[in-house]
This record gives sequence, C-alpha cells and structure tokens, in this order.
Amino acid sequence: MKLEEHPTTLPVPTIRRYPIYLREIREMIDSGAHFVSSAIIAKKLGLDAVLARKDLAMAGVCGRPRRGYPARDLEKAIIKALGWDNVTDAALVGVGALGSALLGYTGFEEQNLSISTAFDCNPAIAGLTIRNVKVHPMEDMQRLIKEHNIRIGILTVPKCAAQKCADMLVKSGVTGLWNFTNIQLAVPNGVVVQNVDLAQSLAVLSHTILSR
Amino acid sequence: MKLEEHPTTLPVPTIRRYPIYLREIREMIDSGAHFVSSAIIAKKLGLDAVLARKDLAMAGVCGRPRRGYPARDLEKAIIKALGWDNVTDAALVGVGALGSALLGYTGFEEQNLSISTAFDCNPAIAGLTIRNVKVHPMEDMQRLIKEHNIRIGILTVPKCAAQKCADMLVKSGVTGLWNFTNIQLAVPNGVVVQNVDLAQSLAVLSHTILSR
DNA sequence: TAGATTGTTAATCGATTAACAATC
DNA sequence: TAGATTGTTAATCGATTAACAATC
Repeated sequence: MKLEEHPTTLPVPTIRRYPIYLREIREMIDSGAHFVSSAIIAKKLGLDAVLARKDLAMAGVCGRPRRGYPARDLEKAIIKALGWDNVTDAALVGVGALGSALLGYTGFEEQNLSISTAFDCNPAIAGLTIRNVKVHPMEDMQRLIKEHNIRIGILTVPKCAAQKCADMLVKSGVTGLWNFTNIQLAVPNGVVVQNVDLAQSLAVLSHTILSR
Repeated sequence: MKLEEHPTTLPVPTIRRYPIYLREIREMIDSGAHFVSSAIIAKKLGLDAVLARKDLAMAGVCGRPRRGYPARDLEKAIIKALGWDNVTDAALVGVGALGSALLGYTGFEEQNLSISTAFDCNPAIAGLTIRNVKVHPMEDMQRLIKEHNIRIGILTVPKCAAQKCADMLVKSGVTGLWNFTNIQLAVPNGVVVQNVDLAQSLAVLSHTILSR
C-alpha cells in the first residue's frame, strides 16, 4: 500500500485565513514575542478563539498550555502549508495599468512570489523594462517560462485576449493561473485557476450596505 | 408590529455568484435570448444546476417550466439585489499605481460604480487629473464627499496611512469601505468593510498547486 | 402526450461553535 | 494550587446536493 505523497488539503476557508494569521504572528515576533496564543490572535482578527486554534492545529504545530504556540515554529508551519517556503517564480502577461501596478507591488515578498518575467503583445511595450522587470514579446513565452522554471502565470490582459493567453501559458508549462480578468477560463485537468474578480467583492460590499 | 423595511440578506456565497450569473445572462441576452435556463447557465459556469436555480430563485424571479427564466427580468432582479440599479458614487484615496489602475478601469460600469472623486496627500499629485478624475487634497475630503453624496470609499493607500484615511472617510460620511490594503481596519458599527486581500487569493492558488 | 424545466422538501456535507477534559 | 491555555469530541448551523412533485 502506498503512502500519501502530497500534503493534506486544508479547507479553503482555513487557507484564506492563513495569510492573516501569518501577518499577525510576524508582527508579534517583531515585537519580541516567543509564544503566541490563539486567544490573542483571534481577538485581534475578530475571530472565534476556537476557530483560530483549529486552524493553527491544522498547520501541525503543538501548542503548550499556559504558553501558547511557539511563534517561529508556527510561522514556519504556515509558510510551509502555503508553499511559501521557497521563492515561486511567476510570469505576468499584459503590462497595462493593472499589470504594471502588480509588477511594482513590493508586498509579494511576504509570499515569496517573484514576478520575474512579463509579456505583452504590444511591440511598443515589449522590450521595455517596467519597474525593473523586462517585458518580452509573446513569441518568447514558451522558451523563457521553461528556462526560468516558472510555475504561475498572472493574467492581466484585456478580456478578449484572456483565453488565448491562458492557453499559451498552459502550453508553456505553468500549472497555476492567477486570473485578473472576468473571463471564465477553460483549462486542462491539473491546471489550477484562481480568479480575482473585483465584481464579486464589490457585490458583497454593495449588498451588505443595502441590507443594513 | 413593524414590517421589515430592508431587503432580506442573501447568503454571501450566493451574492458572490450573482455578478457571474449577471455576465452570463447579459451575454445570452446580447445573443438574442429571451429566456435562460438554470441548466445552461450552470453548465457554462461549472456549477450544479440546482444551486443556480436556488440562487436565481432568491432574486425573486419565477421561471417557467420548459422555458426557463425571463432573461431581462432576471437581469433586473439580480442588479436590484446587488444595489446596482442606481449609480453609486465612490471616492478613491491614494492615487498610486493601483489607485490609478482602478481609476482607469472601465469595467465598473457593469456595476454602476462611478469613482467620481479621488484624494491624495501628496501635493504633487493632488491637483492633477488622472484618467479623467480630478485628484483633491485630503483637506477637501469631508466637503466633497458630502457634496457628492458619496457612499463608498476605496482605500488604495500605503499600509501606514490606511487606518487614518479610513477614519477620515468614515468621518466624512461613507458607509462602505473597499479596502485594498492588508490592514485590519477598525470601524464604528454600521460601517461595512470589504477587504481585497491578494495574499488570501494567492494562498489558495499556491496551496492548491502544492497539494495536487 | 412526453419531456424539459422549475420549485420544494429532505438528506448530506462541511465549517463553525460549544462543552469539556487535559496539561503545565 | 489555581487558572490559563491547548486539544478533543459533540452540537449546531448553513450551504450544497439529491430526490421528487408540479407544470407547461
């Protein structure tokens, strides 16, 4: 009988809370804490303490009664669970306003994400260096993605180009797509798509304002 | 006994799917459809047909056996449920790279959101007109937000300024904050905060790639 | 009519919360 | 020791899915 090779899949809600815990834990470490308790973290984040405790337990770190969890270990465990323990190289396609903003965003260091390569079909843009990242023509995609062993493709192209660019990225070998367009992408099995859809977020905001 | 004045609160997962249904329905209307069925919509979006049917039912539109739902009515009902039937004016604070990108994003028309005013504390930026929106100094916030009856504040400032700007927006009278910073904002009761946290989205993507 | 579709009611599933024992 | 905290087990809650009746 073969053992499970892959790490266990955690519940999506838990995964979504991990980056928030992570920030909090890091902040506490920075202010000198060696142990952090679920109660304090939960309070700061407005969550139930039991929920936080369960989430943290899933990262595989044991806490100590009266003390809490060892801060560094917890930090490392969460980073590991998210796959943020090594630098992940990503390629961004579509260097428009949003694409440039993402290229210049320094916050991705927190996630060990490095947008090392960018592509644009506009010959006036390809060739430029935007925010320290060189923009390449689409023809070079397959070669560069293989060369740099890039796993994640970031889609910041106009709607109409989205599926075509997704296809190119997949063909070049990326296994994850971070989709900032509003298109429902079709991808082969084994490729993961994560959509960032501002309309969904705004919908919750507007509806909540409305029904208050 | 007093009747409930506010529209019923719908489940958040349903609300988050509404913009996706809306796009699909609009597309079908554009291609001449007068009726749309839950089965077809669900198939296109990769959802269960019963789920789509329940979601659509919550918008309050009755479908007809063998036909489906009247497309226009359904469109209107969803728009209404989201509060997108009238233009909502929003103010954006922090005209950096992300702020500018949002100012220039044409997709908000779909949601009837108009970012009509922007603010920046940098005197080199305040006074400029960026992507057709005039940027004002922070001192003018309270006056302008009241004058234009602005309900939503969009926060695209650096971390360190986030809470202070949120306070100013709330003081000026906005009831909803669309928070693009990674800070956990503290707001008084009655003010709604919706966070757009890329780290959460990336966490799901990285973890899913990892555990595949 | 037959069959596609809606609408409703019940069952399942998973996440959150509650209760409480264990430990330092 | 007393009390704060973790960890576990059970209960609750809500969303999704399944089963099936109603309708055109």
